[in-house]
Amino acid sequence: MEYNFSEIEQKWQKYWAEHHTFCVDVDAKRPKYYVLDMFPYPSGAGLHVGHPLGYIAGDIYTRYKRLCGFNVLHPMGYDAFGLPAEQYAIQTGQHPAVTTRNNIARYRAQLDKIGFSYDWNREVRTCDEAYYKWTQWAFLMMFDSYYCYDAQQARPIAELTGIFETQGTKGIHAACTDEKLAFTAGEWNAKSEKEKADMLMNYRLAYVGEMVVNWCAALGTVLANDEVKDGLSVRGGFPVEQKKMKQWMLRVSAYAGRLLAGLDKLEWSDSLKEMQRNWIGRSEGAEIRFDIAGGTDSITVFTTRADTIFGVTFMALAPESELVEALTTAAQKQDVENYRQQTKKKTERERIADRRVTGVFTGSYAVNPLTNQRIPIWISDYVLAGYGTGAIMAVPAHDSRDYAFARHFDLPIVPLIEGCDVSLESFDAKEGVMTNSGFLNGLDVKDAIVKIKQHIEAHGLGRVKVNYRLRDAAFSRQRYWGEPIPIYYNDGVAAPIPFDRLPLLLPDVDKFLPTETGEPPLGRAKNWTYESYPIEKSTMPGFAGSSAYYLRYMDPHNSETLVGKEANEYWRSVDLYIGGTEHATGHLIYSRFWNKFLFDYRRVCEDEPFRKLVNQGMILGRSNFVYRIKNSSTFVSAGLKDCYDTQELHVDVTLVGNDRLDVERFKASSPDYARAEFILEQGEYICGWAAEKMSKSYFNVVNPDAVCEQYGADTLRLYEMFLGPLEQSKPWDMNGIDGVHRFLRKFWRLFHTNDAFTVTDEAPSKKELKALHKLIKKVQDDMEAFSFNTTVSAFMIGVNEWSDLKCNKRAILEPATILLSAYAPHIAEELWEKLGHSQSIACAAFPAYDEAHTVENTFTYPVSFNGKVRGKKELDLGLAPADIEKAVLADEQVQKQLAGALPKKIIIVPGKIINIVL
RNA sequence: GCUCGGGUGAUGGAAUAGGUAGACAUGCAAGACUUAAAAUCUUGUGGACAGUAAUGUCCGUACGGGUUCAAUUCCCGUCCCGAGUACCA
Repeated sequence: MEYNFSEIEQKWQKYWAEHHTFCVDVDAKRPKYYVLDMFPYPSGAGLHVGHPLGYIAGDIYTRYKRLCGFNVLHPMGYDAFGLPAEQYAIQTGQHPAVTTRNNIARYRAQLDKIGFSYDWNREVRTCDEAYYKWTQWAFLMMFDSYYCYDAQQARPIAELTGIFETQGTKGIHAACTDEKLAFTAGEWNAKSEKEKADMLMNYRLAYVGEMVVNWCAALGTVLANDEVKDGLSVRGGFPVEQKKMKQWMLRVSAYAGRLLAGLDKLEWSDSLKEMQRNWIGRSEGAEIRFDIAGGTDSITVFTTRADTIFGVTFMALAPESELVEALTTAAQKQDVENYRQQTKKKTERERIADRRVTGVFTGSYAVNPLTNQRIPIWISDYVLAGYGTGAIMAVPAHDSRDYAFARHFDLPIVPLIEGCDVSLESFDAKEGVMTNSGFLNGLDVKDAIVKIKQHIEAHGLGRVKVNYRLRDAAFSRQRYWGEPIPIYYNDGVAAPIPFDRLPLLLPDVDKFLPTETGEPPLGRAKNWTYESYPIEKSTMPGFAGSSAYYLRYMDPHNSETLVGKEANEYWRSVDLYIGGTEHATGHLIYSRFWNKFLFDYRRVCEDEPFRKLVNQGMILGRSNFVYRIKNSSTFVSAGLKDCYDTQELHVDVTLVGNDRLDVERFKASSPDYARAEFILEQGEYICGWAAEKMSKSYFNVVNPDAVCEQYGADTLRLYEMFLGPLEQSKPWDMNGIDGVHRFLRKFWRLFHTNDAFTVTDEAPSKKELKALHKLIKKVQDDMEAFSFNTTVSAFMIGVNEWSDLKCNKRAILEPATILLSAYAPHIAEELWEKLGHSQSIACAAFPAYDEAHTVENTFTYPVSFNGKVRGKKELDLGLAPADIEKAVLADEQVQKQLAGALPKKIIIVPGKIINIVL
């Protein structure tokens, strides 16, 4: 009986589906475990072998946990709203809903072939109305909330209006767009409804704000910071410019402190946590007010180096700063206006590329609050409007950017640290002893920072402040294929569509393009109104739908709420989340924010959504090359290519096996190659190779379906794990897959003699048991450490051993099959059935590890001299060190090495080594 | 620039509370079975030197130092590769 993987795999995939083997329910009697894969965006290209890497690891861990007695939630779904489907729709006219449905069907077929143990009853699609109802619901909750810094949580906005009516803004510590906003109860009560609504927008967690945002003209939409990289849109790579626009925003920045603090409790990789920390970007400093010379205005700056205030030689404002107009003198007006126009025109990419120092003097002066010195106020685009206060105090001696500016415009540079040399560059380090600094002189920098902060607060010159780099997220997209924003406008005032009218369905449109008047595509919808009021025309961004999907999986069919209390309190949060690092500053920030918001209202019972997170590395394509002699149709094998003047060409990897080119198929693959000739090495054409991103244009895409067909899903699963550590990026290389496949066949053969299934009930030998228990321990330890690749090696060692011993004993093979079932479930199910079990192996229990079968009473000690091993000595493990020493010194070999000399010292580490120091 | 990872045979990679470096697999070479192929199995495989041989000696985990009886592992410095971030005051 041969190992017929395709028959076996089809049989068991069908069985699992028919028996709902992996469907789970709340079960208070069993401990729960929640394993989640980052759900895919169903693109038109389908899955390649890189995609399932993390899914396979997650599935193995799921199956392992299940064997250990856990009730494991392991769902899958689709992040189905998004740009590519819409771009495709624009080109072809086909509705994105249709393409998305087709793509999902293809993904599902591909996933099913790999034998994942998902509970498909819980599938979610973000574009389903029953799902996006809850995305809209959460948005409206945010619209109806503000963030209270005293309570450190979101609160209903009604609470805030109540306070305004009795005490105005006095005593309120709330996250607000405009921090200077202040009014009395009287002023509030005198406002019109519209004015009140405008005022509240400054506090809402989902709000409309006029902000400098990333505008991508080519995509016709605004993008969030994480959707832009190097000044280009992540999707499509189009240029992005900074533009002040009215947009829906989420006040993510209000949660910056909690998002940062929460990281400490999470079991995430250090690098990922570090990425989030950098992105949140906490910095401690002070806000200091500088009065304008001869005026009533003032400039507030943020600085982390308040200690350098005696060295301020100029001020700089962002060109977009609102203060600029008031501070520009008549004489400078033209220059300033030109400069502002000039910076406005630059795209983000140009701004990054152009590092020249630019700026212009406003004509005004500020007064240094400590020295009363007059200092000129400049504007420059190296000051960012969006960070801090959009204004800085410049200390050229101790900040490299200020230094460059001062040098360029010939402004004074005053050093403040004893003995520092600022003739060529600034001294940025926070160390040394202060000088030229009034009452700070003689203090160490660290102490000076503390002292000056006290001084500033005591004299009312400003305040101590913590600043975050994390910005609010732009939440509207001028696109079609997304969740409609459930807001209507009554005389220009934004109002929520009532909860009981959700979901607000995505309407049909005749075209997926902006309207002639430049409105978003929803402007084309007929009757896009609520009770005859116009509805918001932009839709939500991609991250909206993915921010709470892990909660919906807990209770996917609940029509009353996002997730029911019972389900949420049982499943709580994701215990293991597996996905790529590319979501570090996007999805993983937004869903933590979203979850914390829901937690504030006790809609969920956990503050953090993902307890442990593992990043799988990217699988790169392994491209193959052929070398054509220039201006000919002769191809040279890789080893000889340097002897000729050749041109390197990508060759389709499906025509290559083990880097050997199938010459005949190569010739048949294209008319261009039909008459190709070859210069071979030892009768073969060897191809060159390189690791590159998997892409159609490199002919290096490997489809998992093809691998399943040739080797089977079990081999694919094992091989993807065997390739290397999960977290590491690595090229997909088929060269080693035969070894893994061979292992499975070897395992199969353990159960068969002469083509017949023969397993005996004979008692196992000591050796056989030892191999088994070593394997049990190894699998257990590796699973907890997420070391999947070494587990596969351990299986191979075990099977090799039993194979050598011709072991076909039930007492060994049955537990071994259970161990393997997490990795290669199909073959395990088949053998399990043959062993006489009627239930799926998924219901079996993880074999118990018994140390008694692996311990030895003797140990072979390596004997080393000065650390260099020169021999071995087998000794009783129970021996006392003194006896070991005696036995070692009596050894003939050791005597020979010593040659009569006396050892200085003998070091004995029980169970490890004996070292003799000469 | 800053932050975080990482450099081990021909290749993917094992081994770190410091203790026989190179597990496992691929590739390669030789052999067995076979009319032949596939499949399967066995053996060898870091480098240098010595020896007919069994074997032995030395070197070897990017490079240079250090700590230690003992370093791939810990510390300091240098180089290289990867990821993230970038006028964040």
